[in-house]
Amino acid sequence: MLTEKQYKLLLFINKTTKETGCSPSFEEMKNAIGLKSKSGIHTLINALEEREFIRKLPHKARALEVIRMPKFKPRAILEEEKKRENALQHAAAEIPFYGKIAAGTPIEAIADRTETLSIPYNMVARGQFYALRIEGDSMKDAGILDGDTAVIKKTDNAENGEIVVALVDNTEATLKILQKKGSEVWLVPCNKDYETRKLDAKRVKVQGVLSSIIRNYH
Amino acid sequence: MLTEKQYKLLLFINKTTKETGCSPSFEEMKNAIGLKSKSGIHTLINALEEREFIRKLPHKARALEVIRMPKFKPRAILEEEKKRENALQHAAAEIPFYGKIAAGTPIEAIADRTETLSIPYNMVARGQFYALRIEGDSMKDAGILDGDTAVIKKTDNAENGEIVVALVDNTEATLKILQKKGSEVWLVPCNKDYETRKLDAKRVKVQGVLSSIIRNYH
DNA sequence: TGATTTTGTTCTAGTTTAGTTCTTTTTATG
DNA sequence: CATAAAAAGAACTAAACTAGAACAAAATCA
Repeated sequence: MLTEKQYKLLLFINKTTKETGCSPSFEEMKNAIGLKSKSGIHTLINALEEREFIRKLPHKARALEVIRMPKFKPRAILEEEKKRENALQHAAAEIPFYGKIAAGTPIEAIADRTETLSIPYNMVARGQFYALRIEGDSMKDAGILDGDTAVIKKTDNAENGEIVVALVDNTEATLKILQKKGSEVWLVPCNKDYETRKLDAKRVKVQGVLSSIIRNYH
Repeated sequence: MLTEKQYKLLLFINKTTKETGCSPSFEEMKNAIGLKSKSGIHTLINALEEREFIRKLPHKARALEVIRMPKFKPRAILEEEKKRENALQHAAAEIPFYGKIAAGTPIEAIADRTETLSIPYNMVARGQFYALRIEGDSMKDAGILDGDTAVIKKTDNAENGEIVVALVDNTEATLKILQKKGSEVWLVPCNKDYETRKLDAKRVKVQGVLSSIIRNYH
């Protein structure tokens, strides 16, 4: 009946005309289908017209009309839908996005934010997680850069050498390497321009350990 | 179907005829649509007549008739569809995992591997993607460490300054910053212990640009 | 009826947007 | 490796939109 591209285009035309009342332009269709040239749309449109799924006024702009919709989907579309449904099955886990981590705000204070981040299940394993945006470059040498997203596993105890979210004096949250030294806790940065902070253990609460780093380049 | 202006005008004609029982004048339509001249309305009316949305008596005043209106989807259905799309947004996409990137193997050579990595849809946007494991520390100062997973967008051209997967002499694949200099291509590492490689452009093929970095701590 | 106003039509003209056609390149396939 | 189909790209043509003015037909009303 229809090829995959023809079907996709027909779907798009039908959707936009019913939503907006206007036909899409060749440019818009081109982008929707993922082609880089309008001429491809032209042949698709001709094919759809020949098969009497749409009608059009030649040489007129935005003058398409959907006559009917196919009863069957092309095989390629069916397969894609299956894949997507599959993807929904092991869909990404949604974890709360608590905001930026920087000197200043404890995490609980911003814990009521509703934003979430979706990450793959296999990345979060078991346990409770949340996400933070990294601000500053104090962990630069550990490959953790300003703007990165940190996935944190909620826990209140951590081993020496782990990268943790540490809350100091209930007011200031920071991401550093943890080193317990007797009654002291050292928060070690990964940037020679910053100094290790040596604090009384009572002043420091661990709020989680670093589980993953995600960075997007546009 | 219709262009935006045609549709707006049709809506206005339909509304006022139903409310007042008589069609609007060109002057009224002109003001409603926001034009400064009646002639525009005239052409719009002709277009609507040609597309069989209205009928008119020529040279008669206020003698328009709406024959039909474009069909719409009920709002409830639109909302339902949006929800579904949203859900798919958050679903994980499966992309092929091509193996390690290090001196030696071109990507095609290991392209038949069946392993996949699932990452959130919103991370891959459009286009084709694949994943590579980083080996070595030549990009250390860009926060890309040994063992990281790189999500790569397939493309064969990239801009200066982008981090790309470059295939040299069809034998060696590497992740570096791209700098085109006339007939040369420079592959710039992000580690002062490594040197920039300056190669004849013919020897270098771009196989993708870096889209995301994912790092997991045990 | 004739004068006046309202309304619709036509033309010109410039700018922007959109559709068509043709050639070349890429991709898939036997 | 040849072939055909699909896609990209560029060049071209036409339509859409905007505006202004002049004009003609219809509607209104004294």
